[in-house]
This record gives sequence, C-alpha cells and structure tokens, in this order.
Amino acid sequence: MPELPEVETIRRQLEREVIACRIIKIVIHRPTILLGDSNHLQAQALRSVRRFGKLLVLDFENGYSACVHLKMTGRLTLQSSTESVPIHTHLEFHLQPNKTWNRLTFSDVRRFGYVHILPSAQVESLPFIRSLGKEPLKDLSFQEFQTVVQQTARGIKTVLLDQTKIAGIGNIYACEALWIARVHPLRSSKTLTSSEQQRLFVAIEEVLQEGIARGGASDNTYRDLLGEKGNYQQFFKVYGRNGEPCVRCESPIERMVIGGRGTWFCPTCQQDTQ
DNA sequence: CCACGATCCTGCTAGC
DNA sequence: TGCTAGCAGGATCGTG
Repeated sequence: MPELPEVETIRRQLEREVIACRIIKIVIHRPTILLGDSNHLQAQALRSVRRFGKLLVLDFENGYSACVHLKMTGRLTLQSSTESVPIHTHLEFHLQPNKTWNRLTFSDVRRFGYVHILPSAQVESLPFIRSLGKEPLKDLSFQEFQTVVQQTARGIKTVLLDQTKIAGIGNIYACEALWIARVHPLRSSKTLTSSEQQRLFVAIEEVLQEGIARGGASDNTYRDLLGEKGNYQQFFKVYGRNGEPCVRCESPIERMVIGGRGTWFCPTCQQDTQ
C-alpha cells in the first residue's frame, strides 16, 4: 500500500525517466477511474512531477495536470511495446521518444485509485490537497507536530493516519514509528510527554527517510515505476509480525484492530495505554 | 468535535 | 479438492 516513501520513490523515478517525454496516444480501458478530459494531455510533454502527501501530480507543458492517487493497489508502470498489457490496466499513456519502454500505464486491482485531469492552476484547490496537513521531512516542524498531537485526545495512531493533521503517513509507517518511539498505538494523543513527542517525531522522520532510501516497502502489492519491489519490508520491526519476538525485548508482537486497520505493536516496549 | 461503521473492489488464504 | 468467509485498507460519507 503506497504511502509517502513509496509515492516519493515513484515521483523521483518519473522525474528521472519521463520528464520531457510526450504523450502521443491515450488508451482508456476503464473510464470510471478517470476524472476530467484526457484529451487535454494529447501531444503534451511532461514538465514536472509533484507530490502532495500520497497524491502524485504530473504537470504538462500546456498547463494541465494529471493527479494520480494509488490508494492501496494502484500502480504506475513503464512498459515496453513488446510487453502485453497486464490485467487491471485502466489507462495507457503512449510516450515518445521510444526508450526501452514506450508506455506509462495506470493499473489498480481494487480500483480505489484514480487519475484526475484538470488545469494545473486548479490542482492546489482540490479539496483533498487543501485539507492535507503538513508533511514530515518537508514542512512539519517539531513545534507544529507538538501542536497537532496536543490538540486531541484521540489515539495517537489515529492521529498519525489522519491526513488532515499530517500528510503521507499510512498504516505501515505509523506502526513502525510507534514501535521505535515506544509509544502504544492507543495512547491518548494529548497525554504524550514531551520526550515521547520528541521520540515519535524523530521516529516518523527516520522511518520515512529509511523507507525512501530502501525504495519503499513491498509488503504485498507495491511495485515501483519499473515494476521492482522495494526493500523496506525487510526492516519491519512490527508490521505484519504477529507472534514473532520483538527485536528489542523478545516479547511476542501482538496485533489489534484500530479504526478497522491491523495494528502491530510490542506489548512490553509500547505500554502505557492510558 | 469525535467515534464508528459502511462503502468502494479483487485476490489471497485459512478453515471446513 | 473445492468452496467460501474473512481479511487487506485510503479516503469519504453517513449516523449517533
């Protein structure tokens, strides 16, 4: 499930590989995942690639943009003309010049993701982007993090996953950061001590940084622009490790459900539920 | 304001 | 072996 590090990995690859390439043909297999008019991208070259939280924005030379949300199983993939179009491909952008690949495809098994084409000038007015909180590694200072955390009595994990409070953190990185900081996922946010806030802030930056450095986490479905897996899953301390010994204290990792999502934590290292 | 549940969707897997 | 129920979850929306 692509979170900030996975989406950032793809953003960097798009920047490296696809900038200045021109769309010469668009094939729509499933119109329902497409918002806006794809004709606006016809014959347009890619100029820049931005990211807002987990949302990718591809900007084209004529002032139109394609906003791509991968949600859980969405993928952007570069493919060669000799490869057959994989199942669940909803959109194909045929590109020039011909490199080792000549198509950028959007696929999504579960069809939660979407591609939204609109004028670049309107991108930052999108409700989703307007509602986003600040971003770790970018503009979220410790003071601002502290304010967010002190604002609410909700469980700290719920707060970390709230994109309107902090942008980009998903289930994997939330679980991992809480383990590193030794904070229980259900801990009431506003009760965190300043040293816990400090540890958590640093842990969030650490897991996201490390996630990017490892090309993201391919727990199940994530693949990068070239179809490759990331490596960060090899460094998971808690995520999906139900019953395995904690690498810090050897207690078996436990699983609970918070907000309908699987949550893994060490019952010894992460105590103080409150 | 907040919590909770349903919704969207398909593939995988545990269990019978 | 083959079927099925349950699970995976980002974001949104409705209800209490």
